[in-house]
Amino acid sequence: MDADNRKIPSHEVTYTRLRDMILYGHLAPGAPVTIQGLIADLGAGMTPVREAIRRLTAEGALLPQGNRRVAVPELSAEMLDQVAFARLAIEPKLAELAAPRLTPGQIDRLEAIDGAVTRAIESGRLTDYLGANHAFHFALYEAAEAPVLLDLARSLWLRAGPSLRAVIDRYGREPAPDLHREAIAAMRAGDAGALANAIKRDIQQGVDHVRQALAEVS
Amino acid sequence: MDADNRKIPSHEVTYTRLRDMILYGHLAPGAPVTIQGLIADLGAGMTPVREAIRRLTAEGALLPQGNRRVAVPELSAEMLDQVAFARLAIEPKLAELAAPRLTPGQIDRLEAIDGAVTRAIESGRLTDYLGANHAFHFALYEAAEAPVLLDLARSLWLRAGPSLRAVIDRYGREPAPDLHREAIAAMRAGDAGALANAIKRDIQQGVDHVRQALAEVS
DNA sequence: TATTCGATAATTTGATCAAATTTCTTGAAC
DNA sequence: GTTCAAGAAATTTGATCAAATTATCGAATA
Repeated sequence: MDADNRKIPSHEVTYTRLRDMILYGHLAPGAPVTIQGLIADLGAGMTPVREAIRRLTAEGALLPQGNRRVAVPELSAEMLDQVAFARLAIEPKLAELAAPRLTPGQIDRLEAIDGAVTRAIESGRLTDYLGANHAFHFALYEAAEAPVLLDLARSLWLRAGPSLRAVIDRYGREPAPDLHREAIAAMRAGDAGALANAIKRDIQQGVDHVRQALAEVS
Repeated sequence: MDADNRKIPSHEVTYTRLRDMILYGHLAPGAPVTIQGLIADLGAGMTPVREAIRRLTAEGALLPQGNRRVAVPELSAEMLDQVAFARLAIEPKLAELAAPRLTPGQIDRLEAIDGAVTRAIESGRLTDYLGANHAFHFALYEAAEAPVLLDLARSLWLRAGPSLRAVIDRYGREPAPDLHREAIAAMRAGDAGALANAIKRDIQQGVDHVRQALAEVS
């Protein structure tokens, strides 16, 4: 632990921890996020916590409340539609750009990650599933070497994060996401169009699930 | 001045000031942005400056340099293409969403802003032009009531900001942007498709200009 | 219902510590 | 004797923390 602290700055660690809590739906929508609370919970100082909150607020993962507090946003159906629209515009493009740059080794790695996705689903470990699914998509997107689009995708996943909680609470597991396998087949074939299409349908499928779960809650 | 400070927090003021400097190309690409420098230049405290830098870094307007400093990013042609792609995906959609919500009063206001754009072009006041053009687009986009897409658009304009400097240095003025008038006509006609198309071509035109200017510099 | 007071949390400042860059010095090689 | 390079000192800048200030919220009271 101490060895880590010497390399990675405290505000970075704090940011990552808070981000992952949001990204994997560990924080309930509407829950207040206070500086003092995080100082107590994460054992960090005030400045690192402030900066983590500011960064995540700028990325849309936290919402300022007028009175100078921030909270986890409750995604409305309209906002979810906006996230879906943007994801469908950006992420298939990232997949398309990544296609010609993928080495066989990278494809093997992606297949291994997808194996972890499948195993997490079969054993019903939801948090593992969310982590592995995230890893699969971003390992692919990073290969696109398109930092601007990659940042946008990250921001959009963060915005969708809190809503995943509804999915977790409702459904025990997702249905068969064969679309990852389809994507991998397209990678091996070097078919950028087919890869983009598989990713597009994968996103659509995920969004539909969240939309259903949110509709049932209300 | 004091009256303002009682209402708007200092870190917000600092953020806005630094953001506008980037947004209107007042900071040269590659220029280092230091905390100490901003404390001296803006007369703000350390914490507000830190937070402004963090926020803008998270929004992609500033780039971390590995060694714990940040600088104004130098946009490569590839990055510019990514910004253009995302803008063309997001902003016409915002225009389309805004169309049915625009009141006659709002359209009058947009026309007035466009008048300021035209006057700024005719008198050759580049900074005024950039400000008015920004105001025109975002007055329209805000009417869409789509906060997620609006945030994305804001981030994309910030990323394009430093490159505007190249345009400012090269060209004295932009060519006739009749496309704003075309957009206003579409608003009055209530034609969402035509409005989205006009905005799309307006963006395309602006991006082409920046692309040309950057090509000439290198 | 409106108001005041106390508690709690956010904001801001200033000080201190740590890291990185720059400058200066020193020593060796030519 | 000059030049170059390696290393050390000094300066600059970023990171973190603790204290003082200010705003907001909630409860008690009129």
